[in-house]
Amino acid sequence: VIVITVITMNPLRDLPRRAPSWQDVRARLASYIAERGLKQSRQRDAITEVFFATPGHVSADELVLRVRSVDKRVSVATVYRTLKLLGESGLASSRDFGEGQTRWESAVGRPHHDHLVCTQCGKIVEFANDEIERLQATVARRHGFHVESHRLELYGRCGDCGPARGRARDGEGR
Amino acid sequence: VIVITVITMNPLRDLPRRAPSWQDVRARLASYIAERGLKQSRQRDAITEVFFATPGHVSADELVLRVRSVDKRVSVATVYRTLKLLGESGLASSRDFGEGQTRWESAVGRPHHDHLVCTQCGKIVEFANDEIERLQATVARRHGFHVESHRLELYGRCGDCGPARGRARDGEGR
DNA sequence: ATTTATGCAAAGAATTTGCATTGTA
DNA sequence: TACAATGCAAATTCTTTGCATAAAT
Repeated sequence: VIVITVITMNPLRDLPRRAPSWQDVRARLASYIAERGLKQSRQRDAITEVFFATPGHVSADELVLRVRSVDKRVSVATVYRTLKLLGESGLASSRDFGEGQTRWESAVGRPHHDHLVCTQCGKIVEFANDEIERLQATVARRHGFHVESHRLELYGRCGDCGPARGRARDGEGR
Repeated sequence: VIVITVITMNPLRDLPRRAPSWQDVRARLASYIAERGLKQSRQRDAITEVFFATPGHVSADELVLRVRSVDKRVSVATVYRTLKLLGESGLASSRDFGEGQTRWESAVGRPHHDHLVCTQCGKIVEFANDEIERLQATVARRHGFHVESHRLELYGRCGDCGPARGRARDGEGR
């Protein structure tokens, strides 16, 4: 599946378009590492640099390929370990679009947002909608919950792929 | 993790409370099977009966245990195959709450709904909110998408578990 | 030096599948 | 009797881990 991330204008609230600053990322990761007595390494640097240079939503698998095109000497395990580290440091966040693998994206300079996923071509469009967020909080409160996080994904056909030919499949609830 | 499903009153729209009719389920499955030239079997019947007698959200694993308490001679593979069949027939639907395994619930007499998941005790509360649904459709349309399905899960602490002691973890975006 | 990071291969966990055999219509 | 369903174990897929070794502070 080809996954393309498109950040589009959102009439309700534009997602910031400024690219994550590599300087900023590097500094934040360095301090995170220093604070915990961890160590830097060639692999960590390479993986991090490639990750933040990659737009959209990458899987560990894809990241391994990309990193190796730059530095052959990086193992799969280290990529997994580094992604985990980036997640813990708050620099990256993971998503599961139900493909059976986890996808990662930069969390630097990127406030919360949700996703529209094209079931035909795999395109992923990000969006943010304060009104939906507000309603979610209201619903949760009504049930005595205090929401810590949520996940919202809309699956359907994007403009380019047009309407489904057959009827929408059912069964798999979503 | 103990998962308890609680169907609560929803001020915006009550979820129907009528239990799925076993007669109805049996008939619908039978016709689905007949239409496709498939065959019934002791295992299929047992799994289906136990599944629809189980409230809430079961994993394949849990279902295997339950079915085996009634009939030892049911394999894991058959449970997986039967759940898949129930999904295809529209009688059951699957959900992934990010636990690394798929959970299934009856889709008979149960219109679309979303879930609130307690990150502490695992309790799952269902809810439906037309306004959120409407906004989702609006957002999608705005991006040229035609929504076929969606998934919305709110994660947080339920009333019984109270607020988190530490600070909410970050990194793992949701 | 001390402690963390890495590579590799083995281990896991959930789910699927090939195939000989059993069961159903 | 034909063809679908089952059991079982092997295979898959994604991810994690144990451990000896390399590297960083």
